[in-house]
Amino acid sequence: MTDAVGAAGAGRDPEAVSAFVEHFAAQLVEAGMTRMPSRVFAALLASDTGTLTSAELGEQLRISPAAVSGAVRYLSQVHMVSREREPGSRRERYRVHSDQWYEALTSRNAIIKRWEDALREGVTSLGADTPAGRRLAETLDFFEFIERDVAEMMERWRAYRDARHR
Amino acid sequence: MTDAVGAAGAGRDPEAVSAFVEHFAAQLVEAGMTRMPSRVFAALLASDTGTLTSAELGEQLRISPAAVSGAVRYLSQVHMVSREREPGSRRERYRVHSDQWYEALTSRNAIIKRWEDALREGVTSLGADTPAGRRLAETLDFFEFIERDVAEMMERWRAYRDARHR
DNA sequence: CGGTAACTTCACAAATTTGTGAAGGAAGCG
DNA sequence: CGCTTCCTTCACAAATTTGTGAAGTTACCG
Repeated sequence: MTDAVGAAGAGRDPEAVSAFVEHFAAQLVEAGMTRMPSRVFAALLASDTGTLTSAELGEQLRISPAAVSGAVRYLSQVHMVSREREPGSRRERYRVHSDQWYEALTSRNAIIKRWEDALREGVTSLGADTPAGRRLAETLDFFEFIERDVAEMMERWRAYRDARHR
Repeated sequence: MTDAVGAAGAGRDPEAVSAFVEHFAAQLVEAGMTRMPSRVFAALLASDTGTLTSAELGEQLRISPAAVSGAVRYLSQVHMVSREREPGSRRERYRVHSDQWYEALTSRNAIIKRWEDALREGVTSLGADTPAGRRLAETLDFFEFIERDVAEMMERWRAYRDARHR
């Protein structure tokens, strides 16, 4: 009955794990993330320890080591996953740290910062007193507001979670 | 001195407009939006009235009517732009309504809703009492929290803007 | 009620992106 | 100190995505 998968997400029902992984990954893809990073991330999220090695990921997702490498490089660039060297082995472990991944969502505001820069530039070059300039300025306002507020929101979340956890 | 461009974003310095449009569009692209919708959106944002016709967009951005059509279809699907039929003409007007576009950002929570569904499913199928299940449950918590809070944030924004505008 | 202006849809060509196989390092282990 | 194991990087083939020209549709206008 039990199959030979030994590694990765086994021990639990590998089919159920895979179903979740693929379904959740699909949602991430639809939100604009590329496929391999999405799948790798979902697999980590669904793992028991929150960590998997490159080999385990490759086996579970049926992808080449190169694909794992590429996906992980992307994920760690955007801080959704961190890499750990497992001492006494040349295996590398990839971990999804829940907190880290929330912050990553937030850190989309690196992007927002650049939007703001572009908008500021537009306000200046089109003229702050033109209709278009005013529209850009209001949009800029909105982003500046959002930015401040998101930081506060994250604090509220931590407070909420801590209260809940106790 | 004045050039012949007559339409679209002329009247103002067309070069400055174009510079902003392309620069801002590039930022949107980098955030994951496809190129044509990004450019069309930026052009509308930088227009004086906040509206442009299909022909004006095509001329200003140097793209075919088909490309305009495709971009606009996408933008109105995600509610970043609305279409208006200009009475007494077969011209169609596309408008960026500032408020609407803020809401669109927010309405990314249609996406979040689906993430939540996938997570809920995962919690159930992996077992709420397993380590992985617990991780998924916490992530789900986070999104549910965010969702509530974003709504409030938008209200705060409106209040802030109104206070500021007066 | 025909003509024509404006947008849309369709099928395809071009460009970009994705994932693979193979070769190339690090790093533990004997 | 060389061997082996595991991961990464590189160049390329496949697949997907993008934007275009051309034909089609709708609706104003005379």
